[in-house]
Amino acid sequence: MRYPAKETAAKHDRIVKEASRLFRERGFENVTVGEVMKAAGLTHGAFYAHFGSKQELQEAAVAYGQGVSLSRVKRRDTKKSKESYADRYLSPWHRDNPGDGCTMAALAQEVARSTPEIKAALERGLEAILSAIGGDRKEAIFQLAAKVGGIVLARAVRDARLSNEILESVRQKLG
Amino acid sequence: MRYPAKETAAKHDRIVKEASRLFRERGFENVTVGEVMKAAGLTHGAFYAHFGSKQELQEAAVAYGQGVSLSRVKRRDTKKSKESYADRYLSPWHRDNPGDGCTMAALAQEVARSTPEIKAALERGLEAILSAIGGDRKEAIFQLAAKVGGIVLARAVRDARLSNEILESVRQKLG
DNA sequence: CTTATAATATGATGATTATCATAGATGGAG
DNA sequence: CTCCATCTATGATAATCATCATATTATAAG
Repeated sequence: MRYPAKETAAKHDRIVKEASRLFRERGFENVTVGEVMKAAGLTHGAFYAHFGSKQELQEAAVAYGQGVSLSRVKRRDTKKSKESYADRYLSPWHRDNPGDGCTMAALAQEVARSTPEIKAALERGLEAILSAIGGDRKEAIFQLAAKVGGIVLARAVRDARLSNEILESVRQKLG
Repeated sequence: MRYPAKETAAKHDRIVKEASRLFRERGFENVTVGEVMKAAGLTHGAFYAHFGSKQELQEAAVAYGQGVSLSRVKRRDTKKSKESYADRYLSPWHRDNPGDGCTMAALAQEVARSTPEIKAALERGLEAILSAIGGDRKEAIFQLAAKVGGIVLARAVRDARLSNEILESVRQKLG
């Protein structure tokens, strides 16, 4: 490496971070390489000095997003708030801010149609999250599925009242 | 109407049906108008005699898909098989055949980023399905969320063993 | 300082695709 | 049988975008 003024690595991270946010907000297909680079403060041409393709970026973005989720799961008990982790996950705030939310809840369906590498990135994060949750593994999987399904459905309906009802129902039955 | 030799309406339905299947298999963005028309046995130019835009087609396709799901829910008890509805929903077959499966499990995340009309189409279907299920509404919502989340996650991971484990866990905890 | 090399910017390229324009075909109405 | 509104097919159009080519810049190493 000839250039790495430490800035380079930071730029790489910024690209991944912005990509992760934009992808969660609008999906892989609706975000262009140029937009990601602009969000990272660079021009589109510089992209290929960092990644071989948009797919590689998607992979890195999913891995990054899953890492964020993992750290949130790990922190779930230290939080002082009386709100449980499930309450926060199934909150209107999470529903309305996918860009700062769970990667699986935002991108799992697109990941399902993506390359094995991208699915593997999601999977590694999922396994790590399940480990962090601990306890009965089947129960952890079940609760995660219910939470993801709850947010996904709450985001996909038009009526705010119904959307809230979905969040509340899942919260209540899980709690 | 000058033309409607009954064939026209049938063609319209075929377009919607094929679009619904293709969208569920590959997502809105990864299916072209031309592909849908070819699947319906027509050329791309004829499309705009049937729909004003691709978005209108998406709306019709979601509505159609939700209708199919509704009829399956209604039929869930008449089925002779010892397999429960949840078992069928959370089966490897459903996971591996999104084109013939639940529209919400295949497209909800894309719908979430779509127009209010498309979200409304999904919502109407969801309400109808909840009515058809009957019983405690909150419980019905919860179980649906868990099922949708289960399929979505099972489709988004790379490892077949983990994918099966997800299906099985949700099935077991729901049953 | 100088130089080799990694990063960046600017500007193609080429493919894809929704949508439109035009013209031809079809069959119900009279 | 004839007519014309409706469908359909073929062929633009125009925009969007991932990726590449080239030239320029910055810095780590000597």
